[in-house]
Amino acid sequence: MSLLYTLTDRLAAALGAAGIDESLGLVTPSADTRFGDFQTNAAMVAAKALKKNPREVAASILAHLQVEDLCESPTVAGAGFINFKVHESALSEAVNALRNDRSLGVEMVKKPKTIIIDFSSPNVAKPMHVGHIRSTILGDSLTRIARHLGHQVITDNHIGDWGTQFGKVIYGWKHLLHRESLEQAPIAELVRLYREVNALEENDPALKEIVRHELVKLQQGDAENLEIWKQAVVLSWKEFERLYGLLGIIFDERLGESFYNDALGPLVDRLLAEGIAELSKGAVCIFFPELPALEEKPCLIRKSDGGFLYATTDLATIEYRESRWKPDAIWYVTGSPQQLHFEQVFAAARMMGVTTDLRHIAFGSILGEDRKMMKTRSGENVELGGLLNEAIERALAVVAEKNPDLPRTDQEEIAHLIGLGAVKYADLMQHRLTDYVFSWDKMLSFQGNTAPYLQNAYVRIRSIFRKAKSEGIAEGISSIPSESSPIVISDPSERTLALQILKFGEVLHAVLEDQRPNLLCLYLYELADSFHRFYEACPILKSEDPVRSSRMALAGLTADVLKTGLSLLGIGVPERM
RNA sequence: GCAGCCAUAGCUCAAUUGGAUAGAGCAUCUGACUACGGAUCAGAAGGUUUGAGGUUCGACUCCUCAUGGCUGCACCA
Repeated sequence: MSLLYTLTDRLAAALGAAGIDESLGLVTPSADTRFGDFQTNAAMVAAKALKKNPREVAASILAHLQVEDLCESPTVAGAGFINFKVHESALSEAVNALRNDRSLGVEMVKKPKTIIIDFSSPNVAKPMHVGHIRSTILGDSLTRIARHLGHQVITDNHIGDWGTQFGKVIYGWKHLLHRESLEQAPIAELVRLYREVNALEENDPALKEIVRHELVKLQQGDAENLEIWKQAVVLSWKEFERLYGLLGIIFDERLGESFYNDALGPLVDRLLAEGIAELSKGAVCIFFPELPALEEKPCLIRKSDGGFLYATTDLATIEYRESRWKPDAIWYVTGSPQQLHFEQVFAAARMMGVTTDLRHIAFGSILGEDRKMMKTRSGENVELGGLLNEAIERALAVVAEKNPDLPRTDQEEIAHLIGLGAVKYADLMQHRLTDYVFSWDKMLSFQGNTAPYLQNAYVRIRSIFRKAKSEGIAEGISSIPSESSPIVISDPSERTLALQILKFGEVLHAVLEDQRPNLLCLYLYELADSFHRFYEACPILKSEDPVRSSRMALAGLTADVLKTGLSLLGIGVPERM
């Protein structure tokens, strides 16, 4: 059990003995380390409920608090904070325990859930652009973290493979296709077809009708059009897979919109028959008279021309997932602008009897330099593939400059880890709900609070161990026996680092609680920062045993946490850089 | 018009049930370069948390109003 949990337990016991609600007893790391290592505001929270003086409540808690084996005598400060300063021996013991703990202090959830995470979802025949970054990277990171904590996660890429854009694509394919371009860069060619037909339509109303007819033929199962559609999907997937491969992302399922096609008609008919949906102005709608917020916002599931909508597919998808996986939760990782849509779909699903925890994990928009949303049609979108290639190229230039002696293949491998890590981290480090201004410089920066900074901390530690090995000092962290060479905390920077390492066990749960990987980014940055300070202040290899073994073990633990934490963000670490 | 989200340092962003003196990065300035790897570290400077009220022992955080911005609001996805 971690130091924090132990303190929490002790506090709960003291609260109970003092006749106070034990659930108020939250212990947190100190906001300001001058006051101690941990603190609790329980006295102030309790005082409010009991209408008593906070300091008096604190005193009565202290009277029952038994922590002398762990800390110096707790003190009351300010309005009623109780501060804990951990004994060096207790801190050493806690951090030593992690050396034999492969989980690094992370406890699994007690009740694992089955969670379906729906993310990325690009559209066929359109390139993935920076707008897809957040969903893709955020969804992947949440998947990794949820699995790490013991949940069962099913990832599903619900791609847009059945949109109205296919009328244009099919017409273009039949009349304007360049075979060679299609083979070289299929999505670019499909986009060209789409755009060209779009332009032609502008000046030719008759063409518009022909194009619409191509779409109708596709929907009715015309063999030729169906074949063109299939090829467009296959070709698009090939490009998507290349990007997912680069990003290290694997989907369990890739059930696009087209998969649910046959279910839409029967679903609407059934909802009508059950009285959940009704006809209104020629369209089929679900109304929510009991929800004031949605009173005037019906969910449309069939157009007056008989066509189906976004919400129809989403409802069919929920039904399918319910019957196949019986999930505890379904998470939709999509942008904030879709908030109303999901409110409607979730409300409709509840009317259909679905009790699963449906959650829209919204995120802010990526803005252009003008602080306005990057628009799909502007054509100014930065394509994801290009961004990733640029990141890798820039990283390669730096790697080649710093490590001219490394073989080219090694340089390239390292550049991949650094470049892709930088892009992922730049996105994940931000609070997911805030809009952010896209900036090449920021995405591709390798200095400051960036993935390369974290990777560099890891690389330095690995370098120390390589050197130790070559000098015959130690083979690796596992070769330092924890029994005979315990970690001993003496320098303040060691203390800070040890406390930071011990936080790892809690941070992942906090991340998943609010679906906010930026908290993990923040944690890892502070860990790397603590390590760098320690590294400057405390010579490792130049010191003598037992200090040397202690510091090596502390550094080794830091490396383990960095590597594990970064992997949960989908970011890899090189051994040198 | 209605609804949702947002407003924090020059810029980009943090801030753990409402907690102590609001923190980082970038940019600027000053130091550490015969280095356990400088993609680093030490330090300086930078703030009335958009504004006005309210609740509270305590507010960036909760409530009300105002201002400014973004997004959505019946047959696109």
